[in-house]
Amino acid sequence: MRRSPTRPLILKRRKLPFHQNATDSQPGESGSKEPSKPAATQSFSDGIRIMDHPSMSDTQVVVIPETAEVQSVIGALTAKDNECGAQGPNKLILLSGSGSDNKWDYGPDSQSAAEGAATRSTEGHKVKAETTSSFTVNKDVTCNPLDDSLTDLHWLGKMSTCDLEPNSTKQLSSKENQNPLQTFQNKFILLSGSASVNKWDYGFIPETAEVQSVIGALTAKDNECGAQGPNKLILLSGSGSGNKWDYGPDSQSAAEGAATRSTEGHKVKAETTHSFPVNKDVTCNPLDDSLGRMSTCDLEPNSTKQLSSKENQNPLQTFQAHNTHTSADAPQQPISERPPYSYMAMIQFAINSRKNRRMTLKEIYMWIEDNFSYYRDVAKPGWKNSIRHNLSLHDLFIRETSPDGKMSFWTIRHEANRYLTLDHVYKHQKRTLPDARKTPTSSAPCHAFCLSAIHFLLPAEWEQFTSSKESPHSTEGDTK
Amino acid sequence: MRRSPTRPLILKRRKLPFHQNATDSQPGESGSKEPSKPAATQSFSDGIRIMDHPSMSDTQVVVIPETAEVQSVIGALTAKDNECGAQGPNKLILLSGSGSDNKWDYGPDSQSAAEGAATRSTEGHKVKAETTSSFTVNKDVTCNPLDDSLTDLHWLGKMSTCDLEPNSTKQLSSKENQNPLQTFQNKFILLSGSASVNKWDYGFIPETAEVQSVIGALTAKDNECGAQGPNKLILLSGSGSGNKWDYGPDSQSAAEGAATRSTEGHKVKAETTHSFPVNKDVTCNPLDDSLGRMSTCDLEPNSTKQLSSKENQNPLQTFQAHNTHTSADAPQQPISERPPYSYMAMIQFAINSRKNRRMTLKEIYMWIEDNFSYYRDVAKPGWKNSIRHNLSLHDLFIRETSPDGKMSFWTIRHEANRYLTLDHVYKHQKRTLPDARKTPTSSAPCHAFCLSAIHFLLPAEWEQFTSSKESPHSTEGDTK
DNA sequence: CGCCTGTTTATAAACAGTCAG
DNA sequence: CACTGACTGTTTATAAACAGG
Ligand SMILES: [Mg+2]
Ligand SMILES: [Mg+2]
Repeated sequence: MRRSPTRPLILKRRKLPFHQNATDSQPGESGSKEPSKPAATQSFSDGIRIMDHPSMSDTQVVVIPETAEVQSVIGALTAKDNECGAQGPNKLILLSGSGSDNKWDYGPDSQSAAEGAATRSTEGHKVKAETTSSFTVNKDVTCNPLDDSLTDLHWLGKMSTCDLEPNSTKQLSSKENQNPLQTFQNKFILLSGSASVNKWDYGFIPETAEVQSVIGALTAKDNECGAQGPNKLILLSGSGSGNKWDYGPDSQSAAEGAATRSTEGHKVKAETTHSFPVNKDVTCNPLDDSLGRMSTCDLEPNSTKQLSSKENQNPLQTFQAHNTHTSADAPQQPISERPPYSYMAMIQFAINSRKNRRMTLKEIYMWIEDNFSYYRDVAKPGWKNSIRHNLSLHDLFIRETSPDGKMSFWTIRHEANRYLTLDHVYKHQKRTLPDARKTPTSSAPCHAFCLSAIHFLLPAEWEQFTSSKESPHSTEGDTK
Repeated sequence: MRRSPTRPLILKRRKLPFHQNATDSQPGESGSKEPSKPAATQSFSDGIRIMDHPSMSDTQVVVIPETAEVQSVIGALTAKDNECGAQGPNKLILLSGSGSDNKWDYGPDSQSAAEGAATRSTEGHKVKAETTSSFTVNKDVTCNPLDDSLTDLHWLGKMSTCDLEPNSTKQLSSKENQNPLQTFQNKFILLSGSASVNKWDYGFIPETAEVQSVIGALTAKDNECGAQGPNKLILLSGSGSGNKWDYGPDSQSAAEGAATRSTEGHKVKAETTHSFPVNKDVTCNPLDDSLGRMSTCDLEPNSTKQLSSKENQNPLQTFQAHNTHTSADAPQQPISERPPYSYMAMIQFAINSRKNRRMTLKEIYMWIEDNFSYYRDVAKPGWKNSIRHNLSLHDLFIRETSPDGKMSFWTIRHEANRYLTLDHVYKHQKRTLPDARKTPTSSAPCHAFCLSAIHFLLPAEWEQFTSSKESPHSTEGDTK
């Protein structure tokens, strides 16, 4: 609550302020139109294809190969928008993957209840709710180069130091501590689309989003991003008309019958995710010198109560109450600062580091302590309580019992597993950091990777996206 | 955390200390046996029937009518146990309801992966995991009669005052505050069965439970309970091999394919719940005079921070820090003490009080404030945050949007709704409280009602169980 | 009895979107 | 019309109660 860098940086949500300029520049009745082409498939540049939905009327599917550039997507959507013009509503589903070999069929089962919604709007054709294409970009921060410590995980600590509120004893009144993050978060710029398009980073295009808005968002993002090294734009689909994400394509097949009273309440699988190159460009104020600052403002030196339940004492850590004049005196600690990952993400890192994708609780503890010294050295023992809480709470994590019934392992629901490991993150991080500065020239495509997307990439996409080579972190599946 | 009567009393879990005496008294190879009777249906007293499971081999279903007495259940199970004797494993599913008209079919879909488990045990026949029959009894506390204030909800406050830790400034080190509850909780005695039978109040008989244990638990409970007024024993089924409850029979139909590696991970619906009369008897130390004590130990009078986010101030309430010598000086407040219901339960009360079973957030707030003055007068504004949190968190609650898209309502997932209203609770409470004292003579059946069971009763059973008359609390479904 | 594992509830907070003033 | 703040909704973090082994 009042302690620690509450939420991992990477999961902070925010909006980009670019909405208007792009969204309004293409009012939708300007360019060339070849109005009637009701054939099965239209092809666009970069292999983008638009075809009729196999079962839903008034709906088409935009298949976007992984190699497509943002401009091509913009082009295809623009053309489609022009074609449809003002002929009333039409729905588009953005599909990702390598096109035809993406076998996650969004068949006629899970969205049969969502039709009636598009009738009420006449101001354009809609992007179907199921394809909440949030596009997330990992900006290459132009902080003074993080020198040599890139080969291990120290950058994690350094990167996540921006929300430690160097100003002294917390008066964070739930409003004051948002701006200070702004600049640092460029490290993980989260493009959410135009004002009406999206919700936030994970990606969510509501049912009412217009194609123009999507086009505008993509255009703005493309312009905004320069040519600074590789970047990758990830279009994510997620929860449909609801605003919640569900991890994995199931758990809704039994919900049809209840849809009579409303079109709400059915969740849509993350079947339409997409990632493709885009330009980028950031100028984050350099990380200056206050990096060594620890996140120790939560140790409440000597309170009146000292509850004893064993998971409530801090490990070492007695250097907490000398603040009120800190903020730059940087007592370079062994950098073990809180990593920017949620517990859920870390548990996935841990479990997926094993070949057999299962781990005991104790092993999860150990993996996390081994890979993030923060939890070994700094964190209060309550973090283990939180790990257990997360394991229980999220249906993503399933407990299995060994055949002899003696041991129990934690696994990840197979349909929901994106096989994320720390190496993926790390690899992309290394790939992103080393090179150039700025010069927003908007030309060469670049690739970014947004950690916020980790829960929502499909296995196939993960393979494509992370097919570089083997992961050195992947330890052996030794069952203790 | 360190504040408030943390968990509602009613949800406290504890075990009864009666295991051995009953469980050991029937070692399972004593009585008369008519070993072979493989016919389709066996009938026992009180209409209890035992029949073969339609699809699962080596499995039988015990159908228990609502009117059955515990003794009859014990008799049937004992006979069954004797019949099967030492012939190795056999599985019993306890089914509740009025027998045939309980249409919640536990068909061959959801438990197909649970067979292999019973093979490893040879020490008797098993009670199938799906029928976690927890039996819960609401003891009629023999506190000095609660005089005249029974006609409204004041008893709620009075009953729930036992965990307010009258001893001064909290040194509850996660161990100290369990015993003081013991006596008060007799108000909601939660019989969980023998040591090996159960898990806790909600009811959970693990797959490894033996029939003898169930018999023992029932026998002990029957003996323990005297003839004190109406009581009702509720057999609940719940989560199968997992230990989690899921609200409503669905959301697992897609989990079959993953069962190859283990038999875990599938949840079993609460299809087999049962309630039937049982004897009872309690002698709770009278509620004496310290009832007026408020639960205000959490107000932290004047801390260093006063975070401003609007939901963080207390309403009135300045009478908190005069403790350290309280515990009996009872400054009779307007009794608005924290009701013993979880947020989830209260939200269900609220929503189900409407005919159309839907409410806006604001209406939920209002309903709760109207029915529990604690939340209007005492609770910190953060309770509204908690309400929202619960609405979002639990899949039980579904948000719907009105046809015009202007308003959004919260509803309860139909398959999961047990249609609980505060009247049900209240009615049963009134029925339980008024009459006699003790005299544990163990004769006449009585009826108890366990509030812990509220999430796990099926609609049909709720109707039977609560079919007395209309509920005065059921306000009109005026959509604001 | 104390530790470890697991489930559930409570509470605070961050932050997004919407809407009314 | 832009800004602001209240309200609504989703998600994460943390502490705790309590059960069983
Ligand atoms: Mg889980
Ligand atoms: Mg919900």
